[in-house]
Amino acid sequence: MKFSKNISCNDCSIKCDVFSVLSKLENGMSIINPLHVFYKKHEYICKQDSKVTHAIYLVKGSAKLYIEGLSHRNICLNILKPKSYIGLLSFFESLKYAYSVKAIEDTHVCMIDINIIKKLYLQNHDFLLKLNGEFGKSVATIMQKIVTLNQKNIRGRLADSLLYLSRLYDSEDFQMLLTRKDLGELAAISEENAVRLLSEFKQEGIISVEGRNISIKDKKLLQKISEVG
Amino acid sequence: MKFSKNISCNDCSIKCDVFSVLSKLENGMSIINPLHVFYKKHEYICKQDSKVTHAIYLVKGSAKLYIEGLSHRNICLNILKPKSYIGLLSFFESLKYAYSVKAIEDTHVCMIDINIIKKLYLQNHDFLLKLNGEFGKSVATIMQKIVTLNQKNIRGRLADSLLYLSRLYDSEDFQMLLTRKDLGELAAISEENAVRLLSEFKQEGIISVEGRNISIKDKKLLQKISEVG
DNA sequence: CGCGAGCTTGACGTTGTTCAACTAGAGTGG
DNA sequence: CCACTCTAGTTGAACAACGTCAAGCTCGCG
Repeated sequence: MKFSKNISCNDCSIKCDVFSVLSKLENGMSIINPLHVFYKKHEYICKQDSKVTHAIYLVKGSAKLYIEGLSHRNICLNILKPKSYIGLLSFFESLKYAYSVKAIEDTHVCMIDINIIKKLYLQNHDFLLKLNGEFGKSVATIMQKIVTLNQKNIRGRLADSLLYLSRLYDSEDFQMLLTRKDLGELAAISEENAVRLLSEFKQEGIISVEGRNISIKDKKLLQKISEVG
Repeated sequence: MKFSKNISCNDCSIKCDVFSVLSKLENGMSIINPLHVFYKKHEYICKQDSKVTHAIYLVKGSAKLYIEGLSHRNICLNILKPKSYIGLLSFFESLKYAYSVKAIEDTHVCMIDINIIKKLYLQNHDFLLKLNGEFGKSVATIMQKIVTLNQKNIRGRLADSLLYLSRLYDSEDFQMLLTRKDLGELAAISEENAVRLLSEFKQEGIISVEGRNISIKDKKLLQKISEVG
């Protein structure tokens, strides 16, 4: 982990919501000094139960957002790509993170003091509504996850996860950055079953697998499996 | 279901957050006209996937908040008592309810047009922060539920639910309004297992059960079961 | 060359859902 | 007042689903 205070928002490759808000204000840029942090693969970006001090925005790389469960079993809720908020779900008035985030490749994030964010969203209602909207979506996702966890079998759960990844990478043909264990955590199944089911799906001609390259051959069928699971 | 438009906030037995906000404004009371609705036991208060049009506040009675899962299996997230928001989780910019709420006894709620709420929270930041804070707590609860569902055995899950009810009714000795089926949905286990485990816990001297009256005899042990589950 | 991380497969045992049958009490109508 | 039916609760047994353990494999790297 390395950090830098010498990247100004004007130089940043991403024009985030915060930037949009600031650019509307006179001398807006001067009131924040974003902290840019560079994480290596496998490093924690934030840790469950630790204090929320900054808003964190993912600029480059990717990360997994997961709950640290009992006896070292994790449940992965999301894979994060650039232009997404990392801190979002623990944003509003909750003091501690309800989850952990770890880099799954070398990753670059931007951190802004939470108090500045609060000032901004109280001043700027569009920003506030935007954050709240994102928040609402996350909640819907989580609700879905609860049902899936409790009521779908492991085939359905893995099918779900593969479709999720396909949506994330916006292609039927993608290289995932996840290990089999990671994939298991995403589908909330054991690593062994993740492996087994990938083979099964491959055997059945639904997907093709080569290492971490996945290609969805029969999307309809995969959706069917996800539904009936 | 019956409703009335003739209850003013000044007459209402509960002084809710909205009331506090309004009372600070000049002629505040005139800008809303709350709709009071009276539901019979078993009636829907709101239905999953239907449009969110009002903020709903529970004035009297109780209700269960649950996700309608696959093939008619529900998962109950919360039991609601007076002075709680019903619409909260779907409040911010999400158009549709991500869950259903049903009365578990005759229940009286107050409904306020969502657009008025939005105006209020943009004007009044204390109100906004309060709502966001509540929202944050709900998220933490849900995260916990996810871990529980995926990683605790049914004994641990039921123990959790009994402890939850004990906290809710603020007593080790309570009459729940839930059927065995409801209790099962709260713990996310089958009705049969809910029955079986209640008997087991009774046999083991951890609780005593008579119909819907539950008395927790050995709280320590119940907590232990919930942890190791 | 050896070591470790990631991956793969088989066998096994536990866990929890489901089905089915039965009881008890409450409400209804002949 | 008795048969009925409906709901809620209860119990047992069978089956399927999953996680876990164990063993072995491959590949990349020091």
